[in-house]
Amino acid sequence: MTEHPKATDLSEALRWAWGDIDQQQRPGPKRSLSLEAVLAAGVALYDQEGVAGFSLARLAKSLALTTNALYRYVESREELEALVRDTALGKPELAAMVDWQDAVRQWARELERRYRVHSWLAYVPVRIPFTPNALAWLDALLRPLEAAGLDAEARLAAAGLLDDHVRACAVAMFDLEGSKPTQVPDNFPDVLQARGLEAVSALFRSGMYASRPAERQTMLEFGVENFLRGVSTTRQG
Amino acid sequence: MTEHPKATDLSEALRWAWGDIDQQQRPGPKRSLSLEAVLAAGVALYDQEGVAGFSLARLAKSLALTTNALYRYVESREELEALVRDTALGKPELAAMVDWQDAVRQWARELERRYRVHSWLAYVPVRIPFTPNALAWLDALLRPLEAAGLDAEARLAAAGLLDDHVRACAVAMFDLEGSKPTQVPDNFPDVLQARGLEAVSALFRSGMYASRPAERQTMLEFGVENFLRGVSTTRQG
DNA sequence: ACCTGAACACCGTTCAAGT
DNA sequence: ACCTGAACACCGTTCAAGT
Repeated sequence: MTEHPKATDLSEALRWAWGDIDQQQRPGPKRSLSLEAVLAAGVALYDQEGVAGFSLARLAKSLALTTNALYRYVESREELEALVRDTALGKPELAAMVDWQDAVRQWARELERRYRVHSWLAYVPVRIPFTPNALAWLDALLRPLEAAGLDAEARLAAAGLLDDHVRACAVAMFDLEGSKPTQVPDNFPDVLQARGLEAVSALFRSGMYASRPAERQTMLEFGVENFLRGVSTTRQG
Repeated sequence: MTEHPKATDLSEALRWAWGDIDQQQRPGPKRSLSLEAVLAAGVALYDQEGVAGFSLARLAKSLALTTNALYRYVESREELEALVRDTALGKPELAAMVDWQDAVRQWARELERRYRVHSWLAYVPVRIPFTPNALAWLDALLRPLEAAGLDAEARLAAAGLLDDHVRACAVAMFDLEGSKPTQVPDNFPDVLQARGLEAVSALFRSGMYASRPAERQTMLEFGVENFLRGVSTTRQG
């Protein structure tokens, strides 16, 4: 007669993430650190070093541990990264909305804000989510989509679509901020045009590939509003 | 009076990719391999080993070279990967369409087909494209979007949206195919429900997270059709 | 200017101690 | 059962030869 069903088949770290483990009453000698502290340090390291600068060795060093000691807290780098990611993402904190369209707008805007706080989050390869906060975000999106009248299949597709779009907009924004202009030769538009790529040539010529992070906001908005328009339109086929 | 403007500021490998270099007339001793052969071997290695199994060492071995010899062909692993990716992507081969909506549908379907041929392609982190084939795909999408009457800003946003969606659908498809059922405990829906995540709980319970690759097709279709509906609807605000 | 061999500064992971 | 130290099998990259 436990109040919560426990996820017994998961690793210890994942069970902790789901709130199934009381860290106080673990057998054996006390850990020098809590799993929470390890994950917080992981977030901090990612924040400092970006996605390329993260490693178990550096994380261990920042915690005054040896690298292999991390394996007392976590089963693999992969598991640790999933939990660090989930920690950085955090719980969704969304106001209740009467209009499902506003709920979707808020969801997208708020998620994008998280990406701005931890930009490396947008760069880690997408996986199907199995961690608590990631699933809480998915849950928070599925609800308004249900209210919109989408069936289960469509809800899942739409959630994927929106989630990807927010991340992709974040990546585009960061990429454009960080790209040195030297990455592309001055005459690149000419090169493109001579090879028949008129549309991208015009794009480069317009400077839209240059860094204008403020206007990226319109990119996110375009996708969300276009999505909402599409759903609102009653289907014919 | 050259027929093509050359992209002079790019590395040698990139200039080759843009067709600016005649491999025959290079100074110095002859290479034992062509850059083309190196890239083809790179694609083959990715096809065999997936995104995690690729390394310069293995690539070199498959070419009967030492690892460091690769640096005669390419400036870094990053550059090599960009070119291998571009090679696997290939030129878009799309039939001319009178209807811009059909052109977009064809573009998405054909791109998804490429991902199915080289599934690892969907997993490499997204970057702003600068290579010939990647930009040719972008060009092929921008044209129908222009015909749809979207302005430059909206075209770029829409192109990003569609490109991301195709990739995300491919990833979801592959992930669901490959996920062992043991990754999630049997009582996971109960665990989710007990924590208030009713919507995702229902999702897991419905088995929609289980592998049904055939139905993934509907996910891609949902996004594309919803996009088209959204664009077709004249805006009010 | 190609390719090799050796070296460098890293990786993630495992295993046998010590406490 | 925690943590260390040592080792393993890898990484990408650089540099000094040899041809």
